[in-house]
Amino acid sequence: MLLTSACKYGIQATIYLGMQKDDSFVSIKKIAEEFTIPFHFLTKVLQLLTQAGIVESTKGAKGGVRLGKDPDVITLFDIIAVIDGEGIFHDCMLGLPGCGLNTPCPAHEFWAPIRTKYEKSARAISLKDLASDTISKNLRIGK
Amino acid sequence: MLLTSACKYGIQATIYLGMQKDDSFVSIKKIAEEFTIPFHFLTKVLQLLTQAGIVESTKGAKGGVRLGKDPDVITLFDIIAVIDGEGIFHDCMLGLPGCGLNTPCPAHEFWAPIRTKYEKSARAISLKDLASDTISKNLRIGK
DNA sequence: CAAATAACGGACAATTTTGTCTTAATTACA
DNA sequence: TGTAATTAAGACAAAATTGTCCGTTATTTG
Repeated sequence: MLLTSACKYGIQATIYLGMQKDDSFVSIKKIAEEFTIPFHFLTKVLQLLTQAGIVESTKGAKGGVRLGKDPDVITLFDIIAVIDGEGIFHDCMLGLPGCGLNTPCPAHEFWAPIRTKYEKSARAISLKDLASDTISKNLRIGK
Repeated sequence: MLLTSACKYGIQATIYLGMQKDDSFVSIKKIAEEFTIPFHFLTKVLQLLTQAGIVESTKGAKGGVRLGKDPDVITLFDIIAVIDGEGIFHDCMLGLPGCGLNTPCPAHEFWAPIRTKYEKSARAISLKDLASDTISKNLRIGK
């Protein structure tokens, strides 16, 4: 599996936040219901993103979460890196430590270009891209 | 994580088998020691590959495993598909069922080309490619 | 100020993956 | 023929991931 469930949930949630018209807070419960994500689990995922500054939150009535930065400057790479770590973008396919140009594993030539394409694309696509596409093309994020 | 540990072990082991000069059987214990893979765990991974015909095995003294087909016709795709399933090559990045050209998710445009490149490359590279590279370039598979 | 709302944080349970151990079945060979 | 070697198979344990529950803290509103 490329991404953990936690990471998939995080991406869904942040795209949804990027789609909001104003900057008011959305409750996590609302997001969880929208995409049928276990509420308390989503809470923990969003806490990670909050700690990283990608998401802002306030407690209490009318509280909730919203993006902590301009959706233009939040990339898919950022979200994945916070939740799953950067490993998927850098690690050896066979898990060998130190695998690289100097001491490659047998799969290095195969995997390195794909991994690089993946990282570059993920760094190039912003939440704004994803969110505006979702609105303009009426895409579904969940369900 | 792209591949499970089971799958990484399976790839290491089959490359090693592809590197053997003759077609005699290699004991699983030998392979496990070579790459520091938990023996009984590797046993189960190789059983999967044996059931799929990618590997052949015999019990008893002088028993062990060897490739069940010409290394030319075994691809990296085959090995990954047997152990981890084909999901990684086909599934939606966000895990949405039915995501595709008709009803794409927001990440589809991003992920589909990478996934396709990954699948095509994996189908194009054989165990012979990997094994002969490992020999000629003196690459390491493990440790 | 009180009550309702909602994120935070910790404990705990379920599930999946990974790893270990034991026994059975099969084969080679002395 | 019997002993050692080796895969097969199942039970079980450990660890990681996923999911649930509950009490605390903070905020809005009446």
